[in-house]
Amino acid sequence: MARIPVSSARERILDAAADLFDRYGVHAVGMQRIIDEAGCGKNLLYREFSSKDELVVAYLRRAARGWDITLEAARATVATPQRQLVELVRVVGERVPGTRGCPLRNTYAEFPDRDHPAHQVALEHFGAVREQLCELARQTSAPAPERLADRILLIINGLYINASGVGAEESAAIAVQLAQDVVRGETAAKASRSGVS
Amino acid sequence: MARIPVSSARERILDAAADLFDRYGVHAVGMQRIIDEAGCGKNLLYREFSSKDELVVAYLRRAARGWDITLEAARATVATPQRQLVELVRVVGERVPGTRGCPLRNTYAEFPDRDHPAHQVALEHFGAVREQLCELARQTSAPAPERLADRILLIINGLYINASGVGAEESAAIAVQLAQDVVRGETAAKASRSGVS
DNA sequence: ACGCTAGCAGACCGATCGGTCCACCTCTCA
DNA sequence: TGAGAGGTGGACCGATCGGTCTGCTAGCGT
Repeated sequence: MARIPVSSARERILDAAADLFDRYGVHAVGMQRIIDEAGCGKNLLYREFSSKDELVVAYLRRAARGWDITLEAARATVATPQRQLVELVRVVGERVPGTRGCPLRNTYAEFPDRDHPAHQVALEHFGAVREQLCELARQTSAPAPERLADRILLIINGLYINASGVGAEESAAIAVQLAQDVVRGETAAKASRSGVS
Repeated sequence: MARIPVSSARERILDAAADLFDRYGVHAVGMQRIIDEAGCGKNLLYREFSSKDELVVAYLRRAARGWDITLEAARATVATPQRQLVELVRVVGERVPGTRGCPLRNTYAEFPDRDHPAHQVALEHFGAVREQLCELARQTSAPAPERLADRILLIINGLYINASGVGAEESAAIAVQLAQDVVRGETAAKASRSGVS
């Protein structure tokens, strides 16, 4: 068998694990299955990741990094912060069909224990996303940027759940439309009846 | 030990299981723990529920029934279908703090296998909810009732995820506000720029 | 050409899983 | 009061879990 550079081993294992976790869930996938899929020995896997928990954390961190990249791409693709918020929803809706939704949110649901590292990584990510959305919203003319950010977050979260069932494409379209309306409504000069706070 | 009427045994076990499933997730809870919590023998449990899967399904069906009751209550509490849609969001937001979110949605995330009965029950419920919301939306003056229903569903789903982390109360307020705005916007005479369909 | 090392394969471990079965106890009713 | 139904507690089963350890093979550098 061809000698593969050591540095790639970690990524190869992580690829296999991510694919299986995404498809079947973390609990449902045993380490042996990951090993089989990655085509490596147990030794190598446990040298790179000292436990399953550590592997799961690495999986989640990579997913979180993926989100950050998505955000950066949205910022680069579209000019105004208003459109960037909508673009984020659009990209999520574009990617979610055919998947089980968001790895972080799914794994979070699988590990309710507050002390579990996977739970903590997910929570940390959710906080970061909210902060990113707030930052974007503050760059708009919205009088209540945090409310705008929370509304977009609500839409994104809803989209992730909605799309994991049937009708992913329709859900995506609905979410993007709603995001457009929300951004337009929130950045309109007049304060909405719902109040500024 | 006092003889407890047999008919209540099933409910007692289901109560214990639901409490544990809600708090720790289905995978994380073993049958022995449910038995300990319910204070019954293994025999009785396996007579009422022939397998863990069956117990999980019963747990989900009861949660789905709970939703139906909530819907009925919202219909009884508030007069117009517009306010009923908002009321639904309000009640969900009111109940979700301190919980891990929606049992059906969480368990759905835990059982991605399409063939698993728990997965099917959850999917069935999601479809029913969407249909209920559509029916409510059709009773409003909204020119695109299905879009209204999908938007409310998006908000409810987003709320369930949002609130399972930190800041449940704030998320609830955000969701209710957004639901109000959405209902108002969708039932306004003029068609939104987003188009009717 | 040969030793060294990295990595695959798999035996093995204790713990725990869902599920079955049996012994004993307790309450009911004749 | 004694037989029997119903239920608890726990031993027990095979399978599988995460994780460790030991060969053995294949490729490299000298």
